[in-house]
Amino acid sequence: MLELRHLRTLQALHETGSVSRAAARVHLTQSALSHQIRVLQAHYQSPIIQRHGHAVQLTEAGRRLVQLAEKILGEIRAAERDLAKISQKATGSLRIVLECHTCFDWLMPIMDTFRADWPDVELDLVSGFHSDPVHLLRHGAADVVIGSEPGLQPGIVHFPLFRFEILAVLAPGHELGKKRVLEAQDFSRDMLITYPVPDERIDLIRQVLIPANVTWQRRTAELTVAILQLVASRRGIAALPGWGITNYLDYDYVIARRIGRRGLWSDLYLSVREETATLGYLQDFLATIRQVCFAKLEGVRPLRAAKQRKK
Amino acid sequence: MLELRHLRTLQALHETGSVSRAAARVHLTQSALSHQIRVLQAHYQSPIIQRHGHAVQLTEAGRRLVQLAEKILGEIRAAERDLAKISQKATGSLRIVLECHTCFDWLMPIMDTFRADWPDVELDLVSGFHSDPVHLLRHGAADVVIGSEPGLQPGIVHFPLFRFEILAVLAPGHELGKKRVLEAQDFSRDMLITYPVPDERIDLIRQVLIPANVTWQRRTAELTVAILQLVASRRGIAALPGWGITNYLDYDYVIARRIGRRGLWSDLYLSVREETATLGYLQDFLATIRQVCFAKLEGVRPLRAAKQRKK
DNA sequence: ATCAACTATGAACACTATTCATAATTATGC
DNA sequence: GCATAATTATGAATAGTGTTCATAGTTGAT
Repeated sequence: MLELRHLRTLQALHETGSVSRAAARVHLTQSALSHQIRVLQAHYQSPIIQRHGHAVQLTEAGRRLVQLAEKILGEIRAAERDLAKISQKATGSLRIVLECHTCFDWLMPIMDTFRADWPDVELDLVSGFHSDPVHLLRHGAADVVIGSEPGLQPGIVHFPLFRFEILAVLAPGHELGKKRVLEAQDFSRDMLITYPVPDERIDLIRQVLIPANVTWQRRTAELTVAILQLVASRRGIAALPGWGITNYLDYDYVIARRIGRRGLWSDLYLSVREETATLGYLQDFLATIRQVCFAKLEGVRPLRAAKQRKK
Repeated sequence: MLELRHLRTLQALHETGSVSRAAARVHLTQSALSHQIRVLQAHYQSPIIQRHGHAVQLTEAGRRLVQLAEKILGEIRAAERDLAKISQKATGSLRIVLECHTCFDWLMPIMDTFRADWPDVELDLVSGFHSDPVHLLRHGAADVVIGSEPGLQPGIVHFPLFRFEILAVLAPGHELGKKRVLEAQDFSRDMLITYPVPDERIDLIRQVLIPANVTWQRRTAELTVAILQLVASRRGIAALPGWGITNYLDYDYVIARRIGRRGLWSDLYLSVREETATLGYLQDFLATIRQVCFAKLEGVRPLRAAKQRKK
């Protein structure tokens, strides 16, 4: 009666706090989840979620089921990891190229757990800037690229990771902070502080400033903390992923504003060579990223929602 | 891809060592399990069972999955117990009447775990012999009857527990031990040692001796160990459930023989009043009995094999 | 060697979770 | 406040697939 899909649904529901977002995460329609919840409540003769308007909150029964889900889904992952090790060799290498600097933040802890789970897989970061990272895949200089907007490349497989919002970051008290939403023109006055990468790799410039024909001034910094320091000390403004700055927002070190009416969103993909795609440890790496990022990162949304069909 | 049904199947497969017996236990056909196994092996690209003739043995991958099953199915049981406590009150009483004396052996440890799981349910054994135990249910003097062969009783619900074989028990070196299978006539010579209950409640007498028109001599003892002591000291022979004497067989304290070509089998049911049937703790009690007995008792088989439909 | 019991496999079926279409409810902007 | 957008609930239809059925192939016992 209770099935694994119910547990996955409950977990997603708990993490997203919304039926439709949860539905997107488990690659089903909102309707499907609604039915699932109804069936569960009928079966256990006890409400599982409680509505406060649109927001859902879990009841005691719901929380118990989520707790069960965490445990069980984790154990299944672990078992399937072991099975993968049994059916294929558990050695190899995963040299990762990061297009997105901020991604260091969430990737580091994931690399730690991965190393513990796959001691015989060499995990490395390919450092430095690369204009065409997929090239590195082709030539065997790297095994994984984490980045955005992949074109269709023969022999290369792209796995969607997630979609996240890029927010404008300002010093507290900055006069732009009076606006709820910043527009392209708002970026013409202040110095724009970015990572040291070409213009076209900066979403704000490519997707907002250039289309609006706005000019900008730019200076760079290597690390996220350095950028934030400059912003906080009023040397300029920045545009960073929402999940990268939540900590600083909580302490009012900086403030954040949406960029454009609908916000500026960016998609993250993981790309590998076809041969790499089926490896057990790669699949596990992928699953770990998704799980951890959806669970821990603020404002992260699933990509390729309900359209995709599982093979 | 992996579903709970697969784990239940694997567990049953592990406990029974046979596809068809496992199928009966999970209330599916042998064909269904065969398909399930095939799908699993294809999915994990690794054999899960290994055949030695008809006997199945689990591979490394299979054992890992069984280990997963034990953990997960246990956790689900625990969670559902908690949910039952949330949706309905967890207090009440379970006064049990045992028709079958030997059942003490497996019931005692189950009662212990049950008491830990449901501290507010009063669990008791109704002692003494009762000619019509269902009467006790009706009059509220008992809540549960564990026994055999229930007639259709209005207001009373019968849950099948399991089927087990009753074996003839002899002293080592007894001349009947030369035969592989004992027939009705073989019981006319020796003293028959039984529990102190009427003739018609002794399966051997009712189902074998009377139909064959064989006469017998009988003496009684209260406890299983007492009966076995008498048998071992050559005061007579007995007929007891296979699982009740495995320990003694292992130490060659007594020997056992099949009764009749097909063996003498007995069915065990749990009966309650209709109102009791839906209570959370009763369902849990039932589930615990099935789980423990199938896992721990030798030669126990499921009842009402593939015919029944789940609601 | 024959028979009984068990297992594997393809095709047909039956079940039911999911989607689709839509109404109802809630939030947000002007 | 009203209109619009977003979210959720619900019944009916669909589609996907797990189960059974029928049967052939194995294994083991007498």
